[in-house]
Amino acid sequence: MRNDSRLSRMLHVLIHMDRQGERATSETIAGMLNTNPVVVRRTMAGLRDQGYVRSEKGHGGGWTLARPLEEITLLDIHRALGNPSVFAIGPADDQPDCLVEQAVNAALADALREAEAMLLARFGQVTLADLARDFDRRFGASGRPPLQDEG
Amino acid sequence: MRNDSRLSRMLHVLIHMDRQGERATSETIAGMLNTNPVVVRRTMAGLRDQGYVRSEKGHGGGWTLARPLEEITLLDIHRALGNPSVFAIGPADDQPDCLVEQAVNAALADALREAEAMLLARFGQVTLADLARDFDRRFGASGRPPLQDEG
DNA sequence: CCTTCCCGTAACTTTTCTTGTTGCGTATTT
DNA sequence: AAATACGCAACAAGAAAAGTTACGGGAAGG
Ligand code: FES
Ligand code: FES
Repeated sequence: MRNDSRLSRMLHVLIHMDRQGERATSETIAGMLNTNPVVVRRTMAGLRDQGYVRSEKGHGGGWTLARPLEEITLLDIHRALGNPSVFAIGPADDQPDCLVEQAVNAALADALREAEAMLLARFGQVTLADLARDFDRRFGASGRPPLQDEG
Repeated sequence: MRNDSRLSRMLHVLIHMDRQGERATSETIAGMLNTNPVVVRRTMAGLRDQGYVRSEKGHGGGWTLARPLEEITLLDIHRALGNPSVFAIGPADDQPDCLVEQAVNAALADALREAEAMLLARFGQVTLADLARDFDRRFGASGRPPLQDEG
């Protein structure tokens, strides 16, 4: 089963946008993600609708952050992407007649619900600023000093 | 992204096998799961290799439980199915050069690892016998008395 | 024996979902 | 007016899972 990498990709993009400061076009971003501008617009649409980024049309247009990274959590982005299913495993039938299957579904659903709650709670506690700081740390450790934040 | 329902299906089958006691052919099981005998064999192969079920060839052959439900946990079956990925979300690139992406991956991996550990721990605590008991409870609540276990 | 039943496995087809692509409309800047 | 970008719809391509077909054993029964 294949992974949905949209969350990972959007986080990546947003942090780059913050660090670069400038306007990013869908094409630039697509180049960064090795994908297509239309795919970028499609994915970013959710973030725009939720007010995390703004898009501007026309010459000189592109994407900009609408809020500081400090105010955006991983959970926010997850939600903005439409709350996609977190799990790769699930029931064969959501409303089975078979009572055995119902018992199986109930047990799995319980466990999955609990794990999802924990995961999303954690997502809610991590801001993109946290990730940006971790990037700075890695950047420093890699030899050269960070671009910004050299407080 | 589509769900992998193999775990759910296998649990379903195993409990039915226990409750019915008789040998079940791949064709019977396939009928139960609305699928194909070859798919059943394919999926059950893992369980057989791990010693949870036995298969017998030839006339009168089929599948039988190799161990009592009490000794099989959800985690056992999950593992027997090859430890499939639990999550539908994941990184775009496992070994990215970009340090931002590395930071993103690290954060996500941490959270996912934790959630997976919790989920699998829970899977490890639930036996198929627990599910069978829940089935009995539901069966009782549905009107008629349970087939067995009316202790 | 030899027929029937049943699993084991490989190869192939179908289905389904995601992603990628093209095309055109519209807004904005120069 | 020309150039640049997003918005969106429609379609194509790709990949992964499931389903199917086919054939090769092995075991039981007559
Ligand atoms: S499938 Fe027939 S009862 Fe569970
Ligand atoms: S994509 Fe993150 S550095 Fe180029």
